[in-house]
Amino acid sequence: MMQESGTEATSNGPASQNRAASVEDGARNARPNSATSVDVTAADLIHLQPQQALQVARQILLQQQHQQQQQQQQQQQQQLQLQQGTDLKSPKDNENQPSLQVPVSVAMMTPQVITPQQMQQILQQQVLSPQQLQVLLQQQQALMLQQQQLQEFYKKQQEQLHLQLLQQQHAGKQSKEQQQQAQQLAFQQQLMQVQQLQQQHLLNLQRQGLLTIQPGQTALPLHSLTQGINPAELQQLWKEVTNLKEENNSNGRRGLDLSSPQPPKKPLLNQHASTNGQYMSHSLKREGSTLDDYHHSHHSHPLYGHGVCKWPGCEAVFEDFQSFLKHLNNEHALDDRSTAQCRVQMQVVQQLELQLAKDKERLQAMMTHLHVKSTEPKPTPQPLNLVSSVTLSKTAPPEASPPLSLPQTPTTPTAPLTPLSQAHSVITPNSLHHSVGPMRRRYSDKYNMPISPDIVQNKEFYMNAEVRPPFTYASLIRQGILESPEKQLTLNEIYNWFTRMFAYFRRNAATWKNAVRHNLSLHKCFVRVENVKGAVWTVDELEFQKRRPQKITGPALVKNIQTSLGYGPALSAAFQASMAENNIPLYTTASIGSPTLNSLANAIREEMIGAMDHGNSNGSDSSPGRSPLPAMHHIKEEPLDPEDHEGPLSLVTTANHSPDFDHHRDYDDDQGHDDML
DNA sequence: ACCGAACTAAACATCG
DNA sequence: TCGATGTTTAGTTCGG
Repeated sequence: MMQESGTEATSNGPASQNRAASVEDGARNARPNSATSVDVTAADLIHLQPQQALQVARQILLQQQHQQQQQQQQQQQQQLQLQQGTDLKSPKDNENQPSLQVPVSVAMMTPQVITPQQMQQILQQQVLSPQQLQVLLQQQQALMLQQQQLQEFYKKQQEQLHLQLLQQQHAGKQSKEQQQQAQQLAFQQQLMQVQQLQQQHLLNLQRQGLLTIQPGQTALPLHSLTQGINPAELQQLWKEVTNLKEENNSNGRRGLDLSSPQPPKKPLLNQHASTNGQYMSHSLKREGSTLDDYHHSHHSHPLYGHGVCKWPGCEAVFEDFQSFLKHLNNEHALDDRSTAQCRVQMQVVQQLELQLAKDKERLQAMMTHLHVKSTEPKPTPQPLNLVSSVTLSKTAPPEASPPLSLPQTPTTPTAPLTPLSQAHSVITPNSLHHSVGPMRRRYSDKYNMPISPDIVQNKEFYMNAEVRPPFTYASLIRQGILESPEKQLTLNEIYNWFTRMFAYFRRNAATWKNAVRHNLSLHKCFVRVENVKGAVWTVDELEFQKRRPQKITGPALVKNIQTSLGYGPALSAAFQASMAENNIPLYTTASIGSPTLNSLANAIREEMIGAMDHGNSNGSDSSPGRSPLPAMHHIKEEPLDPEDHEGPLSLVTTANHSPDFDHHRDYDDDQGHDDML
């Protein structure tokens, strides 16, 4: 009777309202609470898009560079001043330092702004594929290094400045005011320059669509820089600054930090490039002599999208690919500037990667701490994007994983995947563990994405972690049925599948089993087929797809697609691929309206529509009666595992997917009789 | 605020 | 009679 005897579920007895309550509390870890917390987190995480994080990182990098540049100039000016007039620094001059330092220090700090939450968001936004994550990691490291270097440099600068000031002080005091003014002017110039450069870069970023302007962040530094300078001064200074800037630009390295100690890791990057095709590879393309080849072979160049040159800061428009190539070779030839830009790009990514790694670690630690026994962090990360049906295959006999996401196109909305799921799917299994907490029941059901991939990929996670799967019952049931060799299961088998696949369902049997039955009866997509041995349940895919028809209108669709990214890895992968093809860098905030995205959406839409039509054709939506099922004689004998013996397995089975799936049966046992009601 | 979808609970029916 | 299986209804929650 009660498999769950062990657990609190025991309370199943003759259900009574009380029972329900108790079950909820005990068994489910106060689901409401946990669920809530999780939700919040997930929701929060969503705010920042990966792209945004990248943007931020990029911005930061630029700031660092500017900073460096500024520092260099500062040094120069200091020297100049020293040379020009022995007079200079008066005690009060020191006061200026702070003002100068402020911006600098601010800039220095910025890097940390990205961290935890944003990175987590990135993590959660399953948009990132393993490869991408790798790339990010590497780049993050590079960025970190650079940051350190900058800091050192900054320190040195400060020291020097200090020394100079001290010397000057001793040198003698003269017209303090004049000195002050001179000093101020000098500093202001520097500030202006920095500011201008920042603005310029920001503009560039904006042009590229890389930056969505985050008032808070950009505005702040800029603002602080401008403070204290009156318009008149600005005007005048501007010119000077401009000149300076140009000089710098001509020098190339100045702003771009070619001297960066971190030589580009071509090998690594190339690796990625090879792995991930075009994504991220653009930064290298330049350096590779194979550029042209690349172009020709793949007409879609990462640096060329929708008639626009995607080179950072460049927005040239071209009619055809050839002209673009020319432009690329001419304007973005292998020179210091281009190289520097490449490095910048790489560093940005590396920085992000580093950050990502850190946060991942943290997350893992957190998860480990919270889940401990049950979910041991599995050291072996799996490529989620692969949609490894392999995993599942173990469970399900031959056919194993059903047509993963394929059939069920996103169009149909039934399977709600919560944000959490997103996280899971995209991130490595490890990370999955992290996302603990019972998910909200149906977060975004709307976008009924194929859950299969998610389930498959995170199978282990769900199997071991008592986390409520972010899918609707209907989706889960469907999945279970589709996974079966004959695409049909008896109710009990469905139960077994649930308990086997999800640790979460090893509790509160009464509740979820009731829900399962309810769903089976309620949804037309589940067809009951009389079998010799009884009745089995099958899935009417068309009906399933029909559920919650979505409008395929442009924006909505796009939105869905975007959302879907988080959901089905398969789709996600496809989407990413599309992005790559369309040369849509992930970090380009895909504003729904953007042409690029739309084009992409169209691409995907076609696929989706295909499926949709499928469903629509059916057109018997309204038919109240259940589908015509009965007759099917597929009669599947139900060779299935009749095991129901009970066996209170510890939920905590650390064992990741042990090679033998049969073990899972243990769970089956439980359910076998469970306590339903 | 409203609506639809999903979830939960539970009553009730049927069958072996 | 009992438990499993199905069906149905009602209330709640949540997101659009």
